[in-house]
Amino acid sequence: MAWNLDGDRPIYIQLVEILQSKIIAGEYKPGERLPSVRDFAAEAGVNPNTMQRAFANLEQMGLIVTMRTNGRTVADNPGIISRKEKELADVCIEQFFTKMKEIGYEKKEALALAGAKVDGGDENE
Amino acid sequence: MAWNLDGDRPIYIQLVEILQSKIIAGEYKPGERLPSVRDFAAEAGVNPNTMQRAFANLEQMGLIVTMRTNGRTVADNPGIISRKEKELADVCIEQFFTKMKEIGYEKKEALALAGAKVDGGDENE
DNA sequence: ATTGTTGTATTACTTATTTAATACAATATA
DNA sequence: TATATTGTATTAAATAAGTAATACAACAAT
Repeated sequence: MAWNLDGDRPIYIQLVEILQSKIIAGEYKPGERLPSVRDFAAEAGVNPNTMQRAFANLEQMGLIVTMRTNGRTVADNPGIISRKEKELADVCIEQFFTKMKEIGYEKKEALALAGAKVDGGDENE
Repeated sequence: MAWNLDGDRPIYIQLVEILQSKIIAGEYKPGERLPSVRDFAAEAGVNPNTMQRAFANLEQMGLIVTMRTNGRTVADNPGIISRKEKELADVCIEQFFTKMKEIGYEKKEALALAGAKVDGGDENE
């Protein structure tokens, strides 16, 4: 696994992003047990506490579940994953509109501008 | 002027946002001279260095121009303002697509989701 | 030339964030 | 029951970020 961590941003944030992507992408399936904090930390070359912090974030998101002394699993309800996916997207969209509004564009204009980037480029990206 | 600063985020960031909005909105016209760092700082109730930092950001964006010992003006080319506006929007849009892709949505899907938020709500916001 | 006003640089202080070391607690498992 | 493995809590150290105090430099205005 490529733990491609850069020094620009907090490690635990990067870990959250990486793990989140893997879970959403299905690399770790719903219900599947995850390696232990220590193992994962060793593999990624980070302090166990840092990995723990990342896991805590993912758990708070509802993507993974903790079984006290028996490790963690990906949330076993497939629905929760896609629900989380939508939720994250929602936040993302709201932030987009908020920022665009600050710059001076209303939602419709923001959409139009974003749309122009798709029509002009490769349509399936 | 309402310098509505909250304690949640860095002051200089908030100053940048406020000033940026005012410039883009035309409250400060292209070419118009701005109050001095010290005056602005006093008015906003912040340290001059903090205001200076905000100005430095705006200058780096190209929105304002410095005349060493003679104060600052809004960039006097009206085009540069709207160009900057578009540039900021561009960055915003790219970030949006990037984040949505991380979550698992391609551009088209991202657009569709964002669009749903407009059609469903008030169309002119 | 002198003075006042401008932006700027330097430095230090404070605060928040991030990371790490270590010890603890619970339980599966042998 | 003993042990190893799990997640967790506590604490401290290190680092980074933000703010402020102060001194400096350049030039316009008088």
